[in-house]
Amino acid sequence: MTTELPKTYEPAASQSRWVEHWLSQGYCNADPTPGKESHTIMIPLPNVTGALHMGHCLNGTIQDLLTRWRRMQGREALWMPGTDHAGIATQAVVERRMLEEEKLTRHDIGRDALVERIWKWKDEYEARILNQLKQIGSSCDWRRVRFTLDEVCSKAVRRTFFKMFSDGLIYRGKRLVNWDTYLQTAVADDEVFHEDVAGHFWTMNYPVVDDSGTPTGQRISFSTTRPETMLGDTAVCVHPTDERYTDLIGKHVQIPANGRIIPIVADALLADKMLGTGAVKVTPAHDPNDYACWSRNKDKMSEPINILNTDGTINENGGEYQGIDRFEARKKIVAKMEALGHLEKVEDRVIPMMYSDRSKTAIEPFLSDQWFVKMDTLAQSAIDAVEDGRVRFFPQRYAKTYLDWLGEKRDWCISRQLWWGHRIPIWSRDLNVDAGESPLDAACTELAMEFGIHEDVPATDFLSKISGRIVCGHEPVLDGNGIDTGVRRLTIAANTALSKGMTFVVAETTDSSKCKVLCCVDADNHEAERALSEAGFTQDPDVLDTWFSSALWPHATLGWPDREHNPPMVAGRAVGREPSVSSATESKVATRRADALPLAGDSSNRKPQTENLKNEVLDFFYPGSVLVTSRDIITLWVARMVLTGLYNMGDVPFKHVYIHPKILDGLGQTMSKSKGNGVDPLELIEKYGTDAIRFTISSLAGETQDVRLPVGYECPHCQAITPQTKEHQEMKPMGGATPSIKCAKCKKSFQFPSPWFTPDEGAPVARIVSERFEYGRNFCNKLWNACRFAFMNLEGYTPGPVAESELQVEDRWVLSRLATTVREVTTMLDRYQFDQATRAVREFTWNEFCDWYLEMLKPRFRDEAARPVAQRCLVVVVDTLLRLLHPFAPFITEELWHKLNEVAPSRGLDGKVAPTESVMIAPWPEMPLNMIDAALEKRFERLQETIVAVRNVRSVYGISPGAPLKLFMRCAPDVAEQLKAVAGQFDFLSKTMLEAAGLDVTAPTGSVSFSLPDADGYIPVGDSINRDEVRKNKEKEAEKLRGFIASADKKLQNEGFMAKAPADVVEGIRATKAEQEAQLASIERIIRELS
RNA sequence: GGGCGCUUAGCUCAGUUGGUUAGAGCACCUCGUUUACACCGAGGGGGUCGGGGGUUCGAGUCCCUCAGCGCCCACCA
Repeated sequence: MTTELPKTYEPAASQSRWVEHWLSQGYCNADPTPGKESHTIMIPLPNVTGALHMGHCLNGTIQDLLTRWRRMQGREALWMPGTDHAGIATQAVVERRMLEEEKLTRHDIGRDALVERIWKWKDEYEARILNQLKQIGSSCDWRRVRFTLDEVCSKAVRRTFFKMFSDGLIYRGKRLVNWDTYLQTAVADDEVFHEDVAGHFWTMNYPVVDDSGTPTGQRISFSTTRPETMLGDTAVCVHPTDERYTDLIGKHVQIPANGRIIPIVADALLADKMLGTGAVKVTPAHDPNDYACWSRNKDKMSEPINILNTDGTINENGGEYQGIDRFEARKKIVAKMEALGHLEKVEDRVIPMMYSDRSKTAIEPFLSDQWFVKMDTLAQSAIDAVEDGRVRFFPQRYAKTYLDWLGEKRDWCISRQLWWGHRIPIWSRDLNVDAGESPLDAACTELAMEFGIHEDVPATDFLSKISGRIVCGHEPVLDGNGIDTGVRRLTIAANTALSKGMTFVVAETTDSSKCKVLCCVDADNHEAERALSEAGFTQDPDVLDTWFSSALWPHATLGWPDREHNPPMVAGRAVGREPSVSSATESKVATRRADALPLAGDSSNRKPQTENLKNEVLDFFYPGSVLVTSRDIITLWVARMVLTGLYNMGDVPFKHVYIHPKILDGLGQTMSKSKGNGVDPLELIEKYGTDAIRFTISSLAGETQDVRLPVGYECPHCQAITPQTKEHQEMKPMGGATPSIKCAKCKKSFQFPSPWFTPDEGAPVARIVSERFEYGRNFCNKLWNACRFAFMNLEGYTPGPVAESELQVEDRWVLSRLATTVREVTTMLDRYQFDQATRAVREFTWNEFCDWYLEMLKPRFRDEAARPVAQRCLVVVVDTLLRLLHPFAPFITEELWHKLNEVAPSRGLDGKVAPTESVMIAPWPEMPLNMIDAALEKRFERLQETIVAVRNVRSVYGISPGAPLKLFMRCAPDVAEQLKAVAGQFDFLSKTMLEAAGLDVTAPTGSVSFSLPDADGYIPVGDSINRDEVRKNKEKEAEKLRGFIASADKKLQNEGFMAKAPADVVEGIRATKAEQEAQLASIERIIRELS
């Protein structure tokens, strides 16, 4: 019945077998279970932009470790998986590829077709990402996979937006964005790059005019690199204390290019007396700083004037320049200014320019309408949650990042000019306003008519459903600074389902004959949407910031806002329509989603899902237990999850936030594909095995900031590893030849992956690996072989109770150590100190269980009488150890657990424990505290020290390990008794017979010796030893001891120390010193004997 | 510019509230094919804790300062 294991652990087969098994058994599933405590972790949803990297691997490993641990502790542990649509990033990769491969922009193919392409991309990468997660052993509840654009999450987004809008938390405002005129899209800050280019610096002037617009003859000079923006100038700005201009402040100038008259304002932040002429033109619609200046001086200057069309040509505000490209307009304006005599000089100058990463064209700052969330109260609620401890950060210092950022309470711009994402659920329409009428009244009248209150207006389907009336509220909508946005909120006093799901606001426009009516529609109010479009309303083309949906992740994934049904499972169920992407793609989306995820384990509805009028899943699993993430999204994501959780659920989304380190390469840079230093987790898994990766990673996950992971290229010919250097990362094809590296070992050349080139077809390519993972691989191998040894020796195992009296010293010792380790590991995991937990468990396994306990069991296995107890104890230790290690190394422990179940189907110190079918669902080890025996551990240490000392003697004197030795120990009677009790171990572990032990023992002639704190040992070695050599060694030891003693004396004679140091410290030093003195005395005696 | 953090053995990192003369893994040196493991075993060498100053009876650990590195945010008219 004994199973002989292979000599080496082979991870690949084991991994795929157990992934399948766990899924088919439904072990990863979590369902509301009354009476059980929940443990919930929401995955930091990976972007569907690309495959996972080492950072995700670290992140996932820790979450799985926690989930498996808590599950074993008896919690109903849910790890919620899913992915993020990642608006900008995903649309950008798809658009970029389209541009490169087909020379098409999104405008060429249209919204629906683009979205369709992105869905394809998403399907591909989502599948890949979920597979990667499974490969690292993630025990997510795969039935519950969510995607931020799926039906459940979309509904949460819609409801939240509607709630916020109706509560007056969402308002429309202006913001400058980076505009790509080629792709006609706003691009994110990290999608622009800066480059210095040769350009010009023009100095020009504007004539000062009096109140009637007549030139006074004065002129004010300024310099600019973008003369065309003068079409949108709304002021000239000087420093308030600049004496050259103080008398001009408040006066006006005329822009010669278009005749417009603008004020001269003073602003200390914008104007710099030391730069240029000290005066600057102000173009708030096309420059961030000018925009800031306007927002500080709104009373002194007009609204920003946008002069650009989305394609970069001048718009109607540019007068005669309308329709001309901005660069062409620049030339014409310079020419005109020169002709009019307002150009003073032109200098050549290097200009810092911003370019779009995607189209490589110049970026224009572009003022656009955006939606914002007011942050004041929301941010405050999230601040309170951390300050009063409802949410705790580990390590604690990260709370500062969170609090500082929230403290600014900057309003959150949530609209994005993209097509991939949750479309903003706002419909709008212009209304005419009669002269003399207020826009508000106009809107009310108009809407009242359209809502069918007047019989003479034909009622549409939509309108006929409204039975109530419009109440004209005068509620101004304020922005985050409390400033009136010029928008009025209307409330409809109606109780129909339809009207409940709609909120109207009326916005004034610059055109006094018009106003804009906006309507926000709640989730699922499809009739309202239809009715609105029939009534001539159009939906806002923009989509929401990705973070808006990911902010809802903790409760959206659990089905909020539906409180009457559990959220739908993915597996085996066709998910309904997915709203708010794009109407044309919706039906396709629904079907594709269902077959995109034929997840394994769908037969695994272990616990039947009850249907009643409660969302039990949400009730049971919210709030979550811990969020595991990296520090760079504390503000973008963590803070926002807390505030939306509080806003929607009235409770925080998680109690703990564990911030883990970042993974860097050997040079201290963050890893990324674009740097060529990234490592693919799957390649590493293939090379070292999942458990090795996980074990190494968790050993690195402490409270330190960053973890360096030096990487190297694995030679495709001989597998030798060449460490990666900066030069390798920067190597580019020179003169057409693809770069290659010559292997130092086999001298052959190989190519390697790089962001700068593609390796030649068919050429041998190195993979990027990291030797650091040998740590985990070696550990797994050690564990494997320890268990292999155990199984080999469990032949004839019989379960049965082990009496206290039957336990040998080493049994009690190993149980004591194991109990201590279990306690330590549990404590460390509680504190999220994964590195310490990993070290503790490794140290026990390798340095105690393998190095000592297994060795000491060997003779007992040869002794028929001693064998059964030894076997039973060994089984207890292996059983416990596998459970303890399982969260760290799930696959190998599962493999070994099943073998152990074959060999020892019944176990425990009472012999009656029936193991669980899988270690994954076995209980987390708990060992009785009274198993920990400090005194015993201390005695055992003496045995270890003695054996080490004997080995040392062999090594130092060159005595072969096989040569039998005799050992004489001079020590107190009680110590002697203990030594005699383990005499067999001396024989076995160091081929040494304990000849005598006691106070009367003296050094035999021709012996070498060693000193322990409470004993001296002598080993006769005849005349073969070099007495001088030995004496020199002993002198060295004595010197060291004298140093210790001298330092102790110094302390004990120090009055300050004696007066102020605590008693136990003083006592400790005294005791140690006494031991050292005794040891020194015996060494000195030995030295005398040698002389 | 603001904030956070890092600098300990050749390399990658530990080092709890300051308390005996600082630890681990890898690498290195010596020895070893003992029937679990050479992805191994036994033994060994190697750091005074980035520099300087301070507090203290006592500092890798606290404070100040200088230098280098990393990250986040803001800014770069």
